[in-house]
Amino acid sequence: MANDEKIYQKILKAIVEHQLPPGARLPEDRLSEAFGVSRTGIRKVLQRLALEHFVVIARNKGAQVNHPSEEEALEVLDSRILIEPLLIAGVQANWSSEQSERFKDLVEEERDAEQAGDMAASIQATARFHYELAQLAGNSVLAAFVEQLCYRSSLVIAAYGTRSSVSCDCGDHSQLLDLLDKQQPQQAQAWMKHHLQEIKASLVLTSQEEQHIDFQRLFS
Amino acid sequence: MANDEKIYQKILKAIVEHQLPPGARLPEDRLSEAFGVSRTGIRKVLQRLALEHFVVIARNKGAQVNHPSEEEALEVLDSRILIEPLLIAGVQANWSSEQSERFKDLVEEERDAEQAGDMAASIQATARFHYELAQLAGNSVLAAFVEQLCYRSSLVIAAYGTRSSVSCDCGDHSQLLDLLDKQQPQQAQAWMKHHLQEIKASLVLTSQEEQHIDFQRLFS
DNA sequence: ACACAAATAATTGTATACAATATAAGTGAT
DNA sequence: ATCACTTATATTGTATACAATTATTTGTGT
Repeated sequence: MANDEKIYQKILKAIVEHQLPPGARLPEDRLSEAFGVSRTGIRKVLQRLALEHFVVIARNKGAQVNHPSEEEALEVLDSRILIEPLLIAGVQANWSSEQSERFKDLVEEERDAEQAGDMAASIQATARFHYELAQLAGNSVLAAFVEQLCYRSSLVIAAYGTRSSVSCDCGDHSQLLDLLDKQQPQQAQAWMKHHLQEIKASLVLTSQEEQHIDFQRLFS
Repeated sequence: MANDEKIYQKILKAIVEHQLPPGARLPEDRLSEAFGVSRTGIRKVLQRLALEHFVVIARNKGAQVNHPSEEEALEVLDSRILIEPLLIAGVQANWSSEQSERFKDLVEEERDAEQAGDMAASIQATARFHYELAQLAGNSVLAAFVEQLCYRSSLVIAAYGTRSSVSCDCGDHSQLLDLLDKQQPQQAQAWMKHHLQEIKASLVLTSQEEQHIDFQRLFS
């Protein structure tokens, strides 16, 4: 893999896994010395992350991890609610016992990570489940979009999520696998929609950080 | 607008309007002297265009306008067929007489461009119709994706399109406006799906350029 | 101690220089 | 004339230097 790509992956990973929280600054020279390359390579990576909405770059002020607005947060989840259930039909068409095994392994990974309390691994595994499922639908253009939406969701959860957002207690991904095994695409589709709506509902959109705090009222 | 952004827009416009055909090389030197900036700024723009699949960059070989594979071509259209009809519900909800007027103007532009034989303007107007409609649905994340898909469609048509692809003779966009005016979202949705399927069907996917020519067979 | 102004430091924007790589041209042998 | 091989040219990859801008600190006066 190209060097740029590795740096990109590492920074993205740090953002998605909530190591770099929304709002964190990303100065070019710190990153360049951390990765042992010149600012040129870092800038390239930051530009890309900005296009994909993981960081925001303000002119002459540099990059920081994006803190999605409430509007953006809802739109990302709504997009997934619209698209991912639609892909289930294609997934069911390509479903096989090998796929079933593959995804059971992924669910296992999720469980292990959650039990070990490894939130980073848990986030990664959960996102992977969704976008690898999307890939199965057979349209790589849509799958790439869903992959981005999954990662953006991780950022949204970093900003507005609760514990139940990351490891949603609305039930397990294995329920979906059961429905696919039983060849019930309608119910699988409904499950996916419900699942994503639960995640959306778990967001707390009245973030204290963003809204202005009126100390006058607070201490009067 | 930032200078980078202007350069980006100009190159993208040239690609989308078929001034720069698929496969055309984009050497950094030529572009930098053409736009009067250093290669640094050009590289930034090319990287972005590559991420958005309008150009492909091969290491140490530089950038050229993407020549979408048949697979990519179909997937782009299929994505639109899946998503754009779904957005009609939201469009109908936000539909008003002002919107109706606005889009009638756009259709007028399309007609003028086509009558004048100005293919570039025709392509732009047609794409604008689709993605401004998508914006009306109220989800800017999805709208941005649809916008990209519209532009990618222009590139697909440059590679595989016929005359009927660009100014599709399957009827006018004004038919859709009528259905929205009459508050018939179901039929509007069906119309949109059919419309996009017609465009997909107009593609000619057996391009002589791509497929390997067997001279042995040809001249034996 | 506070507000305001000036100077300094830190950071990004852009251009350029040099190295690495790929393409093209040239040379000579068969 | 064609092929292999070498040399030259063109193009991209990466680092660095300097300019422009912003942020922070320092100093001064009230």
